[in-house]
Amino acid sequence: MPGGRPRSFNPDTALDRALELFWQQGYEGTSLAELTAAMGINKPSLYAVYGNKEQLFAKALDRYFAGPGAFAAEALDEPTIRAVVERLVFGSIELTTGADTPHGCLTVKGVHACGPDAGPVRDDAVRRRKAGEAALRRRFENAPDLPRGTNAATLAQLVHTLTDGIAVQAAAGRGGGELRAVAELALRGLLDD
Amino acid sequence: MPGGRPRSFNPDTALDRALELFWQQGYEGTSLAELTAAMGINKPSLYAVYGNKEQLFAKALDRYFAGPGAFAAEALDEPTIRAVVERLVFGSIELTTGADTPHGCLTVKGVHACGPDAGPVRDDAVRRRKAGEAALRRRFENAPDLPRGTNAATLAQLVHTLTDGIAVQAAAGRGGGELRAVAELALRGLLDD
DNA sequence: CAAGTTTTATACCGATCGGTATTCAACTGG
DNA sequence: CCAGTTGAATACCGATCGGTATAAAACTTG
Repeated sequence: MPGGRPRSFNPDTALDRALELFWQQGYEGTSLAELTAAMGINKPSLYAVYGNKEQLFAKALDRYFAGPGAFAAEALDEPTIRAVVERLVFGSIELTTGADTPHGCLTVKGVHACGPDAGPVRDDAVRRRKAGEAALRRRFENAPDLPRGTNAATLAQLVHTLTDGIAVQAAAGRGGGELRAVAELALRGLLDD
Repeated sequence: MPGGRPRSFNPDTALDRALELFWQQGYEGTSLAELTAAMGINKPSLYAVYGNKEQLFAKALDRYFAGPGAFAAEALDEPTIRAVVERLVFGSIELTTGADTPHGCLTVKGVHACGPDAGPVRDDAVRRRKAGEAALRRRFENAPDLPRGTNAATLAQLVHTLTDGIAVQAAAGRGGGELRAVAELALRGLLDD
């Protein structure tokens, strides 16, 4: 079976351009025209390779978690609860305030794509958030260094809430320096007692 | 000078319908057709009374802060820092998880309206957030019960970050019961030492 | 009832939305 | 060189976007 015309772009690097744009402008705020322009391809190629706008966003989310967001999964391997939490919180600050990347968090922006046509995108973002939080809760459950009287699920939800707040603050323009001071204050009483 | 045809709707109650819709679907996710349908008016009336979509959103924000979000300004009058913070945090949970109102926070959603045409809306939301946080910082500065070693600006930013996180959690479907437990855990170490 | 004024309702505007049909270019195997 | 296959480029689709021109309806004043 013969080969046909070779593809003139790299699907992964083009996906990176789409990720940047979605990360910056959100799902609803990004049009197909902007996407194809940034990716350097035209619409039929986009649809042939990625499906449609919804599926392109889902693939961008995959790449987000495999690349810039990988620290969230890696954090679970830290030896202590304190180290897990610190890596998650300070990693979120780095992720959302990076000089070379858009400010804010792609999944938080995905949750806030709440127009009538964005239902599946929002649901997908919510599903991934739940999966990540469940993994964090399991990491805390039965951990030998979980303080007595602290509920693993509640602690996981608090860490998730903190990283969400950091993402909003970053999206609203707050820099990493201030956010690190905020995080230190938040974790001081939480992990020091 | 004569009177002309009387207006057939109440601008304030119609604005409340617009507020509900923006609160639920965000700025970019809500179309003029949906707005006019929910408000029970047609487009020329909307433009005559409110200006345009951007200005309608700004007026909805005004009404948001005057109504459901009024607790944020009132909280500053609480006698102690602890009471101020608790009213802000638990008030945010009520606001964003109410049974009769959309889940999430209108200003957080406004910050995440980041498409090319939503620049002014986003900037307006950011400006209002900064003003609110500045008022909170001033409330903390020189407060007699501010713990030594705690920076007023950082504490204000942390409270703001917590309420932002709560808004994201609520928008993603978390209920008020769990969020109250999260808030208690967050404030335990922060205000008890 | 007539003149003047303001709001309402409908129809319409160009532009853009996400998505696709069609045509042409570039390659492989015979 | 030719047949077959695959991707690229353009043009196009109906629908909807935010916004407006136009004209009819409902009121106040004389």
